[in-house]
Amino acid sequence: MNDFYDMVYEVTRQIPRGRVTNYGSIAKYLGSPQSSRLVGWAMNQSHSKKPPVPAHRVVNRNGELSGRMHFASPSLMEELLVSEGIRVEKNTIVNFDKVFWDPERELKL
DNA sequence: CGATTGACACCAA
DNA sequence: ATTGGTGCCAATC
Repeated sequence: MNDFYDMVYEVTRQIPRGRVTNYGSIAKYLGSPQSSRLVGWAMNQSHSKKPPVPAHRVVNRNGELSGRMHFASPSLMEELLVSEGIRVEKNTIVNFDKVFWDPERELKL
């Protein structure tokens, strides 16, 4: 049923540790490249999902931790990312292109 | 049911 | 390079 949402959660869960992705890529991977906002909405509900979704591994296309304020603590997202080996500077992921994980390329469906 | 918002992305000025 | 406006889909008010 919740194809889109479920897929979003699934893809997000598949993100390897130390990697991140952006909403646009996920949306595109789902077949709706313009529905990047839906991914954000899905993430918004992610906290209510059974399997915890590592939403902290999902950032905007700019690599900014745009949704850090939606976490338990605003700094939690950064903490998690840093804890996974990702360098975060000013709420922005450093080496974003290096830690970037593209579902289209990695999952390949 | 209509209007607004939202963890975004892209194009134009 | 920065700022502003538009498009998309679903949910909430």
